[in-house]
Amino acid sequence: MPVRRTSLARPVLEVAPSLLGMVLRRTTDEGTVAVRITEVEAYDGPNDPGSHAYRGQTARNAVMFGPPGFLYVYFTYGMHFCMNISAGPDGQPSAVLLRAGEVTEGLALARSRRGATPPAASTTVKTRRIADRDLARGPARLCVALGITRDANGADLLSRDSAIQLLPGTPFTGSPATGPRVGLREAADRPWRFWIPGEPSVSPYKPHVPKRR
DNA sequence: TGGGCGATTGGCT
DNA sequence: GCCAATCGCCCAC
Repeated sequence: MPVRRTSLARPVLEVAPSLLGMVLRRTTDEGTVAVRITEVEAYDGPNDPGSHAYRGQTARNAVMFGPPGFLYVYFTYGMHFCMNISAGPDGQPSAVLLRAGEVTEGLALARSRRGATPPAASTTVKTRRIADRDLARGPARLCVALGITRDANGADLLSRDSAIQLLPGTPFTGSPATGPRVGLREAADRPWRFWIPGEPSVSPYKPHVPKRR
């Protein structure tokens, strides 16, 4: 039974925890990597000062305003990509940030992608040894493990033809842990982060740090 | 039109 | 724990 678009058209605070335990699977020439989602955050456009959609629609955040089940990929800090799944009914700009997962398929490929020299260390050529739990631990790492870049923005996760698909996986039936979202300046008090308790792949919490000068 | 800053990460002290 | 890397977005000029 595939994931149904109507199940993603509900309010984002319901959709976000329901994604825990689901699987994201991407196949390319290089091979296949699949990740079981262990940590997410909800972003509720018009009511949420922490959301990219808070100040209205732009070219970047357009996918958030469309129908649910599509990939919203954005570029940040000049070097990282993060991925969201659009949620809520068409026209309502909400999305779920995928913050972490457990690699369940394509471990070698994920390891190879993550072991490549990161942009921030481009002056040194190094092969990094990375623990399995860290392969997709954090939103930008998750994108690297799956090979997601801006090209994937707007991809339909529920289409059979899509290179990247959202699959039911093994549903998480327990109670998700909740807490404030990571690294936000605005609306830092809203407990809209959800994760599977005890999962080693869940990223550590970090509060927003104002920039020094 | 320019500049401050971000849903981050990895390396180094 | 501290900090640099690096660039596109967006809003105040």
